[in-house]
Amino acid sequence: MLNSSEKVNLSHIVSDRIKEYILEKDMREGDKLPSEKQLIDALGVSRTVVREALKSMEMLGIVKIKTGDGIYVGGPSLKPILEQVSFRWQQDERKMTELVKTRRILELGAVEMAIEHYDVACLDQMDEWNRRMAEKVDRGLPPIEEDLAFHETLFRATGNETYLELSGLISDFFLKIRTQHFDSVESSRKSVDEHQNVTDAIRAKDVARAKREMEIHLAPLQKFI
Amino acid sequence: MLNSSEKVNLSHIVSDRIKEYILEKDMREGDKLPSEKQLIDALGVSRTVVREALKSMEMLGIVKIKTGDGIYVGGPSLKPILEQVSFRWQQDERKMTELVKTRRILELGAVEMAIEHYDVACLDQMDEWNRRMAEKVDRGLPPIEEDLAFHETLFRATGNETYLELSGLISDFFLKIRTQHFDSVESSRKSVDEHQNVTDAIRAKDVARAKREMEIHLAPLQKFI
DNA sequence: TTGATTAAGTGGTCTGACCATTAGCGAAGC
DNA sequence: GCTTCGCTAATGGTCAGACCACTTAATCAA
Repeated sequence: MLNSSEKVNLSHIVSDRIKEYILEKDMREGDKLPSEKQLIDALGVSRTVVREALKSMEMLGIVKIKTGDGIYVGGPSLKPILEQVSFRWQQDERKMTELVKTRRILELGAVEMAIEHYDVACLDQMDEWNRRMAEKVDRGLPPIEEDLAFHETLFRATGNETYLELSGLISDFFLKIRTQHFDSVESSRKSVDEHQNVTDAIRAKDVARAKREMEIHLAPLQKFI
Repeated sequence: MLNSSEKVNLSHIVSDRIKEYILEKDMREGDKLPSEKQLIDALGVSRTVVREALKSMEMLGIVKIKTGDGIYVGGPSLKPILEQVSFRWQQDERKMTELVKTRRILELGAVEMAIEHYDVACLDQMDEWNRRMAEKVDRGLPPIEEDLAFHETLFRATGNETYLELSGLISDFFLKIRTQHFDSVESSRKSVDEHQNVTDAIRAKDVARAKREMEIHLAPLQKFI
């Protein structure tokens, strides 16, 4: 029945068995799985097979392997998948337009969700990053890391881990553009002010205004390409 | 501290090297990669390491291993990965909530971009899928594939390949949920009508109305969890 | 009590062997 | 000439055992 048609690797079978095990035991992130040795004995296969299955699951983020310690259940994460998506984006300048538009949607969505979730700590941190950004601008330096951190914190302010992962991936691609964007002190100062406007609007829980401010902030990026 | 060597195992390094190789050679789906033996000699590591790297990449769909034949570059489809990873998301309430909210943002953004891009062919195709959906509902069947296709076509209508990939990823996850959502004929019919309203609004280039209709369409999903 | 040492357990890597499957090719048959 | 069969070499699949590196915790010494 099951064993007749599908020609499957033992690794796949073992991988499925381990996944079933996680579900059956209702294990959560950080819970410890049986050791390699125990899995070998329990499943009756060679170490090779067990290891290949575990390595695969590790790449997918399903489990986390700690040398000399053991095997633990991983958290629910989009990261492994997203890494595969971006795997083919390498140095593809043509995709920039698409990425800019995608980022716009995500940033505007983040503003909306941030107001809904309203995490004061994150908002304070956004202010902090913006303060450091202004500081760096005053010293005539390009505030790349601070700008990145500001936006990442905004995504974190949504309280949505999945959204954070998704958006973070897109944002990272704009590192190169940022370098050129912050070439002049004026545009850098403008960015700082725009950030302030966005956070103010979020604090006021004014969705429409916050989105408008974010649109203004992102407008130069649209033209850039 | 950033560069403080992340202790990486050889499998990961080898995996990255192979990915680089694929990018450098600009290999496409179906192209043949060097055999295990060749990779072992070229990279100077043991067969164990190479195999673990390849097995992982196979699970991720990056490569396709054919016994007795060789190793081939895999396709860009993310579905196999999603199936591997998402098995635990369904029982993670928080993750579900995050996914639903993320999807809402993406669908609303898609509506906006679709109006901006305005691809008549795609709009016609959306109508076609909706027609088939209505047909299936009349026969008392759950129109899962048609619903999925409708939304995928909407994402395609944005003319944004990147957006299509990201959104499709999130959307696909709701397949199983759809099964339960279409349990009653009434809710299915309602979905068909809502689809129609969305496409009508897009055709009229009425962004506000189109978003409103999409909100209505997605509302039941929010409550579902 | 505290600190260093040690031992046991665990994952990381390597080696060599053998089995199973496949593609390619040449020989046999039509 | 063409097809078909069967062989062979190449390749991936699985196994066993060994040794190394790292972590943890028990042990011992100050």
